[in-house]
Amino acid sequence: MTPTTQRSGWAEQAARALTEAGYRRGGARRAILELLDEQACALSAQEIQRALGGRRRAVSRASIYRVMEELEAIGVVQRVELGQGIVRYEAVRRGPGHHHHLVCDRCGRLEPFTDAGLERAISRLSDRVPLKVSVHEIVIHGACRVCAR
Amino acid sequence: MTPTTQRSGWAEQAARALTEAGYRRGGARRAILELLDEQACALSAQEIQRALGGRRRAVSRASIYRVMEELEAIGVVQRVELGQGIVRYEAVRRGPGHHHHLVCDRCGRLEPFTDAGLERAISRLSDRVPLKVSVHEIVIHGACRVCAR
DNA sequence: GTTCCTGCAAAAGATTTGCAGTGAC
DNA sequence: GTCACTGCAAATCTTTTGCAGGAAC
Repeated sequence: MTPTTQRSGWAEQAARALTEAGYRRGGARRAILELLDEQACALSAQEIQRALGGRRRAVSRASIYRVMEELEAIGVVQRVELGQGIVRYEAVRRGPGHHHHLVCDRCGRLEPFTDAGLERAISRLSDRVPLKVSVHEIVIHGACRVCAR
Repeated sequence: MTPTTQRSGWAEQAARALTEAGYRRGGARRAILELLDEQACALSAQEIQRALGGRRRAVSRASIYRVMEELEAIGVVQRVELGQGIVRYEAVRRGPGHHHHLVCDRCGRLEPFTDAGLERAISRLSDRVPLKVSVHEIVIHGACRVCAR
């Protein structure tokens, strides 16, 4: 039900993809890739900045947005918007690690989930849709156990 | 595949829900409800303002945001975020009219779709999730026929 | 050495809030 | 007549952009 943190070779794959796309390997990019690789769920730009400032090389907000844009363009990162008007980012993974989101609309709590039935339905649907599909995003809104009381 | 515009009693239901929740029936609220009832798909605050200014009573941006917040709180409107960092709003409908979204990430084109298999999977999942579910949102990203060429 | 990458500060948007006038009941 | 609703303008917050110095190749 709940996916675990992945420390696969995602960061390495992503770095390779960047190189192939003609990008250089700056410090900000490396720090961001490493951070994202450790996350089990999506982070906002603000959260990324805080996390980087605390634990390793600080990175400016502008660079975060620029790098995320590049990473999204080459398809290794996905933007997700979960209802608070804030954009979040997460590593695109296939198989394990791939997940969707439960959001508590009262307290803002965020939780990842996976569901094989849903993925099958999406996969079937993707073939019949007038779109060359890249990624999909499923968000379930509600009240979490604490807030529903 | 593509849902049609609904001109059900949604606006009336929503107006009743507002009254029950203790709200009065101002001009801005009425205009917004009528507009939303006619839409087949989600609108941004900006689009709502333009549409209202052209065809009927003009409504200020601030009022649009305030009204949408109320409508969302009583559960008749849903915020949807489709990847351009812009919040959109649409009427919550059950059965016909209920739909999800295809987004072309290149040109921004937005198209609604429905899928029974997906709804069944979501419905089964909703019972097993640690959340009192209110609404769900599915977004499929990709390149539309025109852009994919 | 050249070209790309970053940070800083300013700009551009979207959304929210304070306040005063208007309208619903 | 009272209290809620609305518009306007200002404030806040997120994201983008311009520019100059520093880093990768």
